[in-house]
Amino acid sequence: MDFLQDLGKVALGSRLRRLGEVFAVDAARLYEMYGVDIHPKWFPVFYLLSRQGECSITTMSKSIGCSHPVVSQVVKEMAKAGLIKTGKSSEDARVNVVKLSTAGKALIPNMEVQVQDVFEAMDVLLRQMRHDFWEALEEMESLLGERSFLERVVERRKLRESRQVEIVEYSDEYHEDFKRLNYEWIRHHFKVEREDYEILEDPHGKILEPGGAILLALYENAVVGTCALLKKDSKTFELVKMTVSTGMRGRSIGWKLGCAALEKARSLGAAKAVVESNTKLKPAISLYRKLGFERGTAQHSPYERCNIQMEINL
Amino acid sequence: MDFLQDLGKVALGSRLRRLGEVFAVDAARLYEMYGVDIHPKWFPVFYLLSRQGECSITTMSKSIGCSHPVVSQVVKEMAKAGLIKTGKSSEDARVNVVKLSTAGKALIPNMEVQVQDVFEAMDVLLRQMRHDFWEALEEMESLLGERSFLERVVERRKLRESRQVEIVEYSDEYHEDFKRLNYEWIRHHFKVEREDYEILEDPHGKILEPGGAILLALYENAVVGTCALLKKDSKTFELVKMTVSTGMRGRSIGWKLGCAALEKARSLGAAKAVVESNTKLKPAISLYRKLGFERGTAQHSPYERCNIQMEINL
DNA sequence: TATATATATGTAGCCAACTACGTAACTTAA
DNA sequence: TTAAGTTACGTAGTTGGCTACATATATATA
Repeated sequence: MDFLQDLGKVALGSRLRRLGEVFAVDAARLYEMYGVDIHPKWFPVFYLLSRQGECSITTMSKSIGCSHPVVSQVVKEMAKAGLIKTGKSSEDARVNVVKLSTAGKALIPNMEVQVQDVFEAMDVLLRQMRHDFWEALEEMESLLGERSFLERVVERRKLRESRQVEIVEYSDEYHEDFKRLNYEWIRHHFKVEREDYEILEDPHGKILEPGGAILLALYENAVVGTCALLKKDSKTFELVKMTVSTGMRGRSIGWKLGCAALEKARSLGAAKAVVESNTKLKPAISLYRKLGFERGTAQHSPYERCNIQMEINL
Repeated sequence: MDFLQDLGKVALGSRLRRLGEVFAVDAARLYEMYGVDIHPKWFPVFYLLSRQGECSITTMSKSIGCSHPVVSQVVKEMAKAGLIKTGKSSEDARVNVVKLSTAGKALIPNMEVQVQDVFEAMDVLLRQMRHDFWEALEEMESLLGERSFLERVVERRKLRESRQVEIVEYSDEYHEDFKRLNYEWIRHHFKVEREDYEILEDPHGKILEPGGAILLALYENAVVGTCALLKKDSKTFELVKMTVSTGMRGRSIGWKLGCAALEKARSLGAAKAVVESNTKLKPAISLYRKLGFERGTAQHSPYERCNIQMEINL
């Protein structure tokens, strides 16, 4: 058992299942003890029928919350044991109407006594606890209902990965990646324009030498995002070539790149930064807004694809 | 789902298991997502080996807390998948020393990242809760460790049954039951003596007519216990023929009979009641003590089997 | 030393859940 | 009214756990 201890909270699932098993084992003994001579797995069906009178297979599987083959199987077994009578419905020949036989009904009183005792024992047990186990269980179920555990883990993963993302300055070794990522996203959404080609093929001549900058996001030594600052005039830079590789989106890499770029612009003496985009690109617009950009006065853009201009005072 | 609602706390077991399942399903997706290309059920073995280096089958089954065939099976499957190397121990040719292969070890980094993320997600989830689910779980486990759920239900049952036990005065219709129960217990522990025979065959002449009384415990209209008051003198009664049927012990029936008998003695004007027994009969002695009897001065008893005399002032 | 018992493992088979798929019956739309 | 889709149910096969039993080896005891 040191193992569960060791794994601790990671093994909560197994732990819950195991605790459930403990109850199940005891339950099996109880049926015997109370003279309710049924297989434990029959109980849900039996109980349901004792309450509802008659049910179809599907109705039962839905209210019990298990697959219909299980119910079908159980009904077959119980019929063989003489506890159940089945028959076709007169209204819909597909449905199998199931009800308790006389022998089955004869078990009801014992079963009710058993349920009563089990209920009381559980009630006493729960009231004896310092923690409200029942409420805690409900809360856990409801939280997992809002967002599954899987989603929660994925979120942690993205967080961890984003922490491992590093922003670095451009150097020639990144030229291929810089081109690849940008051509990819442009081709995916629009088409490559003359301006794109010129910049991507000659980042040195078109961005760096005129006094701009290029930043790259690295994750595990691979380039997963790019962003550049184009110098417009002594006090103004334009944010361009901002992209994050498809597999790494949702990890705040755009945010990191954006922050780093604005920081860089400030250090280069900028008073204002602008960015052009397309209203189709919702996530991009929303990122720029989060970074502090606001819708600016529309100006002539060299790109066909741009229909919105945003700016920020630094 | 109305079913679980309806059954409420009675179905706690299923509910726990189901919640455990939810985690298990998500876990299965996670292995894939993290590139830990293993069957979910392999995880415990894999994790253990990644920590311990090498283990035997039994060691693993013990620390994981599952049966050894499962481990044996998993090891076979993992070996087939090339993740594990096995070999006989040099010290003990029975033990199968299991360790990760190079391919298996290659998965460790991914697995560790996964465990880390899962741990954090769980930690966040638990800290987000108003109730302390983790503590509640521990408390529940510890309570069930002290006394199993089965025992708790049995206790409720006894309580319920004892509430249904009724104490009535003797009448001739009970003669057979009175005799049967008493002969049974005497024969079981000792042997029937002349005195027993006389009283049991003629309760009217030996008990009632001299001014004594007989009380019976009824459960579902069946006699499940007896007790009589023998008049010794105007102020003293002796408690005799106190017995409870074997199947109904542990339901405080003796206590009920005893209380009723003392009450009856008082109403008959007694100032003192005595009882004779044998020190071998621990439960009987302890019952008398609980009723208020204290060890009295030993007197001559007509029964061979008696070696202790107790009395109480009413 | 011979024998009895304990231990480590593997094999076979059971069990209760599941999914996948086929069939029959009903419902809807052309 | 016919075709297409939906629903109810059963069957078959999978899975992950279990227990029971068989086998080989170790250890303890007469």
